[in-house]
Amino acid sequence: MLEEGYAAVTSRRVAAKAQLKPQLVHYYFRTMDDLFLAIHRRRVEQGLERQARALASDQPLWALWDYSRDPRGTALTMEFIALANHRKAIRAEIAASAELFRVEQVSGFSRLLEQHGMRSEEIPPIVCAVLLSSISRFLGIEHEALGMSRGHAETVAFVEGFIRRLEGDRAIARAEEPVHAITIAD
Amino acid sequence: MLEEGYAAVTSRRVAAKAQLKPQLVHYYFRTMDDLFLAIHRRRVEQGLERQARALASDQPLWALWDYSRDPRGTALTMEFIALANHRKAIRAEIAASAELFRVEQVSGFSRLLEQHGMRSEEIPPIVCAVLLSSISRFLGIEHEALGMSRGHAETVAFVEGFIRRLEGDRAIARAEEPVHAITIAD
DNA sequence: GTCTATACCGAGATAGAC
DNA sequence: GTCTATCTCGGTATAGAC
Repeated sequence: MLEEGYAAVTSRRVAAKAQLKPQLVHYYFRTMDDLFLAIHRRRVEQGLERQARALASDQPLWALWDYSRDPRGTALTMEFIALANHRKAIRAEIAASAELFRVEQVSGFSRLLEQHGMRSEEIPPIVCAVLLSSISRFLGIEHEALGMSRGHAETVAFVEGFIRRLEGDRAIARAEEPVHAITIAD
Repeated sequence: MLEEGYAAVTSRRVAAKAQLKPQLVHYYFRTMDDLFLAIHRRRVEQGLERQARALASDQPLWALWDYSRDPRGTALTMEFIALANHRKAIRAEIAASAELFRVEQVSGFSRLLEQHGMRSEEIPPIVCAVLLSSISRFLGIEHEALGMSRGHAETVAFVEGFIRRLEGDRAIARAEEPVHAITIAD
């Protein structure tokens, strides 16, 4: 999915990676869409968990910002959005999970901005959530898909200046969680 | 491309739309990548022209914002970015044109922000350019690919409040240019 | 659960006649 | 410039044996 796009993920190639026959992919998942949905559900579960941990950490803004910018996440997420765009059978479920992430973020931001004494008429929490997602996703797309980074450093500095005013300097280094291989057992 | 993604654009289907034989697609463009590049070049040409007109208009910020948010543009642009992501032969050219749009925007913003008496240490022009692109693209993706719009109205209002402080109310309605059919003559 | 076999479709691309 | 014909490849999916 990452290297050639979801359309390049075929039962034959999946089977080859797993050193099995293509027919087994259909045995386990029936259709390719079922396979994509299975992967997506696993990602959503892990992602919501990780986002909740970020929001509950000592520096929620820093943690959420770093998590949103994680290149391993953004690239695959964009691929699933592309998938949703073109396969209407899958679209509803992907959209629903995206809403879920946003709702969780908004309730997190509401709490946070209140703690820092910001009036919600000034910057509503939901606007914060949308802005954070927009910027992190877009920089990720440009960088990973096009290898382009003009203005990225300046924009990151701008956003981080804002976070720093609320939470001070980043206390811990950006987390690097290992990417584990996907197996049928998952 | 819009309905099923670039991967669904095949010589056979293109030919069928044009009521011709698939082999003629190869006659005119040799490979499918050549066809995609031809379409892309035409879009870049028209897009740069339109962006220049926006920047030269009476309300450049409003015009650029409206142009960037045009749903007809964003959806296809995302498809080309996905294409660039997965076809390294095409990637360089798409990235180069994206840089071109950004560079033009930055020089526009530099002029504009100066006119409105904003210090560039506060919000550098290049950050404005990246933010504008990020927000408009991201809202477009969510809306068109997922049919999702939670927080969009609030975010649009937030951005437009910023523009309004500089340029006052939007003087003209958002432009709606007709989409013309693509023919071989193009 | 894994295999062989197979049906069926559609892709990109080229050769060569007209 | 458009056609017919054709090559080669790879895709989804199912049936049925073991």
